[in-house]
Amino acid sequence: MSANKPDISERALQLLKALTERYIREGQPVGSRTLSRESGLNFSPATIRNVMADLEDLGLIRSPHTSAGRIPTVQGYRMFVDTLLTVKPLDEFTVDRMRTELDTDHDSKSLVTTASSLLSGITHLAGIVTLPRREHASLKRVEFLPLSEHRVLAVLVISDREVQNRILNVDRPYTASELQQASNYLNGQFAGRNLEEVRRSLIRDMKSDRADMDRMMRTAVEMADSALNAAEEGDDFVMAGETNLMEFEELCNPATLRQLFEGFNRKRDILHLLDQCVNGAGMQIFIGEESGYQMLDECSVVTAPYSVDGRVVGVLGVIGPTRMAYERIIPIVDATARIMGAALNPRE
Amino acid sequence: MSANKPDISERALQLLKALTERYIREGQPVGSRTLSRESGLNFSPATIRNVMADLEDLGLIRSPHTSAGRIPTVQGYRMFVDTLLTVKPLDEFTVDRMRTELDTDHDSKSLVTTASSLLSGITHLAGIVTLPRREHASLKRVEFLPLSEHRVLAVLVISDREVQNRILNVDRPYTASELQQASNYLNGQFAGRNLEEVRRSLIRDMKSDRADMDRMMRTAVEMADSALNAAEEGDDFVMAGETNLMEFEELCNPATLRQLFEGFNRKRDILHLLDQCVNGAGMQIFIGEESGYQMLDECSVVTAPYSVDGRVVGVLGVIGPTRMAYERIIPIVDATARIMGAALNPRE
DNA sequence: CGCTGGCACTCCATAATGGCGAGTGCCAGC
DNA sequence: GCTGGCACTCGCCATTATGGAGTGCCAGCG
Repeated sequence: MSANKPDISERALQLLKALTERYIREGQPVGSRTLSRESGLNFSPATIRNVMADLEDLGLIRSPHTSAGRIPTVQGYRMFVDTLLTVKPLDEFTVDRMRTELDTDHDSKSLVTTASSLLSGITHLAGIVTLPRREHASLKRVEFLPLSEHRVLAVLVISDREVQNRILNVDRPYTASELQQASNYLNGQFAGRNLEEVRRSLIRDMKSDRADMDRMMRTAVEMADSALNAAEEGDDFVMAGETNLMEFEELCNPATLRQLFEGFNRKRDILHLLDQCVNGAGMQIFIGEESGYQMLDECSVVTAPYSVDGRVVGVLGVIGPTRMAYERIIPIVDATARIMGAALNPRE
Repeated sequence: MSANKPDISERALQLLKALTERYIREGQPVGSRTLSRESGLNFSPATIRNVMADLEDLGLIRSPHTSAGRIPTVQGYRMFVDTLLTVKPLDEFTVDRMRTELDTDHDSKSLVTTASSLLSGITHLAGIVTLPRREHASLKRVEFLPLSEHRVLAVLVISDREVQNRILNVDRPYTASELQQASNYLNGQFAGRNLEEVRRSLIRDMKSDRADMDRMMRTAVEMADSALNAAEEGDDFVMAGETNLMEFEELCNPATLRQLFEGFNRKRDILHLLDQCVNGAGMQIFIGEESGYQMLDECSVVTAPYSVDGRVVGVLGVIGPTRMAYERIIPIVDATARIMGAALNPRE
């Protein structure tokens, strides 16, 4: 909000940092005595108490009740994350492990699943990864196969690891050679161009009543259009390790758990949240209520977009309790996003 | 175990029935006074107490502690389900709803997903449906498309709603016409035969060193073999409505929930259990520990196989607390299995 | 002989109680 | 401006009391 940074002393920030770290580690409200021992600064508990009172006035920490220690508020975590955090560099071993797991021959669905499990496995939180957007992927080829009187199979070849099927309902039977002609025409026109471009061209073609379009071409265009528009596979993101969240005292009560898991199943809210991260610049962190979804009130979400050819195509991240080890989690999410992007890039 | 049916009086069975029904409805241990009011039989609480003592000796009911009412044991539920249960006929409205939802144009994966949601939606429990086995499905056609130097796409057409892709890694480039020849050969040989037969034939062909097999045929056979053997999609069953289980008092504690959900994610145990039901004759019910999996100690599982052409191809069912409304759940699972089978059968 | 009412007993649940222990706020003194 | 001291506040925990529900057993009745 306002630039209240000058109002707050260096010492107070040090204490906020120490307090937050301790609370993240132990999960118990932190008292002045503890902090006096652990802060590094050499002050008596009484002094610490004065500073803590200031921090409380600023809304950075609060006590769950009179005469318990203090815990960070959302604003406290925010300040901690934004200005006090010293991220741990990620050890090479883990990076290697991720790279090998993600770099082995995958279609994008299984890549996403693996990434999600990796994230949850390494962080012990819940991992989420959106499926990569396809609009900018290029279409290598289209093939049509007759299935039955009123059905045609469209095969969209996007890369040598990525193929999609669409079953089209058509109004009359088509012969194999008709379909062959259609796909030849389309491949000639569109092969190598990206899906979004193709879609736009198709719409243009369908609107224009060009004289030079024979019946076959028209058929081809219409088929391609319905093939491209056929709904993408339903799940827009993949989640793993939800059960990890049950390990945390603060989330582990029936009411919270239920709210959380029902939200996960609904998918809608999570999807909304993730969508916001596609556009945001780089890594994004939502702490507690910041996300704006009640189900995530006690959680933090750390996300990073991943890109192919410098273009953001998806988002991945983790969900955990607000009291998560940000300094460890952040580099993991960051690295995963980079490796994910690399794994999606065409080889050779 | 033993035929202790004769040892137990008609009256005792009536009481067991009334007690179980009441307990399923209310979730509280049932006392003699309540039962005397509700059993229908006109006996004083004292008499009821005597009978209850007998039932307890037989291991059919137990009291959670001295001076609480009684609740059914697993054996009690078993007897209830096997011999005392009066199933409620399913209302036509629900059946219609299921039929319309399942009968609309689906590939088998989405059919399974829908069935699972339906089950969980109607029962308010967790629904599970295995993917239908394919061995006996017939192969309509195979097509190969070159993708890149070392990759070939195999398209297996199983029906006009069911198509599968396999990406094959091959050791040398193949031309489109080579692949065309291969698929022509295979289609001539195998089209219309079922997958298991095809697989067996292929193995036979590969072993025999028949003189009349030219290089092309050999290639075709090898490709088809690897296409058929490529791992089926990972998930062998689809689950829905897990969160419904959080509604139940008796399951809704962190430890139990965690065990349960981790088990669901692991999939292995559930899969094992469901496999047993494929062979079992018709509907099967596992009550509490009967399933043999600790995670399900407090749950019951009601399953029914579903079939195509009189051949069992999958299993579906629900998981809920032991204290579930069997008389309502059983016909639902049963009906779903029948409708599922119908929906999978080829139309027209 | 089987059913019943009566009675003592057991045990859970709930609330009330009081003593820690941890931590605070404030103040006076250095 | 920092510190020690002190009174105070609360949550936590174990203890205790109370009420209610339900049982087991027994003696009596039809």
